[in-house]
Amino acid sequence: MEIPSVVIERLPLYARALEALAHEGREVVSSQELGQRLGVTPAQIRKDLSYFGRFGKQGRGYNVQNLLSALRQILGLDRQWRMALVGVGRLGRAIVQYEGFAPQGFRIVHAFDADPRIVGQEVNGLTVRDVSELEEVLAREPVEIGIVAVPALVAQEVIDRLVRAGVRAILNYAPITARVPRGVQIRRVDPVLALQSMTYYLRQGSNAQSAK
Amino acid sequence: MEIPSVVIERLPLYARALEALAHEGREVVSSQELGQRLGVTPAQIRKDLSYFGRFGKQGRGYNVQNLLSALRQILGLDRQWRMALVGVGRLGRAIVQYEGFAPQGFRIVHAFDADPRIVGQEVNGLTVRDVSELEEVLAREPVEIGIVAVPALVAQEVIDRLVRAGVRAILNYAPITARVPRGVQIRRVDPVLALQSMTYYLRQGSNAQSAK
DNA sequence: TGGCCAATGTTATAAATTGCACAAGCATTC
DNA sequence: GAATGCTTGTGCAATTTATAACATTGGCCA
Repeated sequence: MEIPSVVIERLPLYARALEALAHEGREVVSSQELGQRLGVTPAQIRKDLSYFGRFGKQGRGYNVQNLLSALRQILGLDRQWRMALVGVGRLGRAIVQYEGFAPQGFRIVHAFDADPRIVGQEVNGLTVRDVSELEEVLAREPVEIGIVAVPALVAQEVIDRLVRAGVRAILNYAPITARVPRGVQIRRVDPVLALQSMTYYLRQGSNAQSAK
Repeated sequence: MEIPSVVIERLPLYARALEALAHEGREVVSSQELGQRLGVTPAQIRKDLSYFGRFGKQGRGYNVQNLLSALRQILGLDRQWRMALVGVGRLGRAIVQYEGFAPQGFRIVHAFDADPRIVGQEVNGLTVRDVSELEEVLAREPVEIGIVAVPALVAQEVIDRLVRAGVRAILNYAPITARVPRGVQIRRVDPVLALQSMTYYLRQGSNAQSAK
């Protein structure tokens, strides 16, 4: 069965909320309460989960730990993922130092840059390599995920190279809409786009609400 | 007329592609070509634009400059926007120094933190203030947009305060699903969620494609 | 042990979104 | 100045996504 990508994209949200609940020591949660926390209807949660099986108990709800484990397994979060960063400028450095990846099992194991002044530097225990070595290094020590933090003008090229080197998932921080072959995942991280869609609703006399 | 938020969220993409075209010296572009660049069907582009007026010429396409100006005005990008950052830790510092905001008219004018070791520091020409002064400062020098880069545990509280202080748009870097009143815009910037939805498709034997 | 309550899983319905297809219109060429 | 080719704007159909409703089932309590 083909599961809609909108559904897949909501699952990490559910997982995160369950983590919080587990932290609070909660054993059971209903779709009602989970939905309230996430701003999602209970029906949607039940529908989403039903794509993967039956995790709840009528009259009670979901066991927090059970459902969390199930979601982790579904999403592949029950393992470590290796990542290669390309572009170690200001943004790239911030990405390397971001504390949010490791606790979730995402580890940056390679860092590449084209600037000879940056190549060789040590960043957070990682030695920056020349981007010309990308293919070679990934052949020797493969990664599952690529992170792109290079200038817009070279981003597509870098993405192409990552894909040719076997990377099947890319997190793109560059402000472009990159094209990737079918079967390769790509996600954009772009605060400016987010801002630019919000300003629409802020315009004087906009009157727009979009509580959707 | 109520314009779907999915449409609004695509407009900045169009604007960005048009900027690139303008840079290349292109005068005219068809929905066909624009769509190709963005991985969107030409019909969708035409439909989206038709919510706002008639910008093209049959047989020719769209004048790049004209359409870009129109989109800028629709989105409110033809002015400056002031932003207040809350949370000047590692992530917050990276946000202050991010070079992508200013060229698009987004300027951080206040920075707040709760840590006395950080308060008073100068970051990129901005003096970090104590978060307790948030309301006071925003009353004197208002901003349109708030940026939240605080730990998850206090994020909702900070967001509530920003909203009460009159901020109607929030860019949230904290890993929570925050609730805001109707009429307040909020966008999440969360690389981990992006990663966690990609791993689903990477799982061994997943066979999933999602070219969608 | 039987009945009641609560929340699931699922089917049906509604809403939103996308894509198709084509008439209409502009520009260019002959 | 008519014909041709190309691309827009838009009504309609198809698809996707979300919501509602409800029969079903597990747990609990008397």
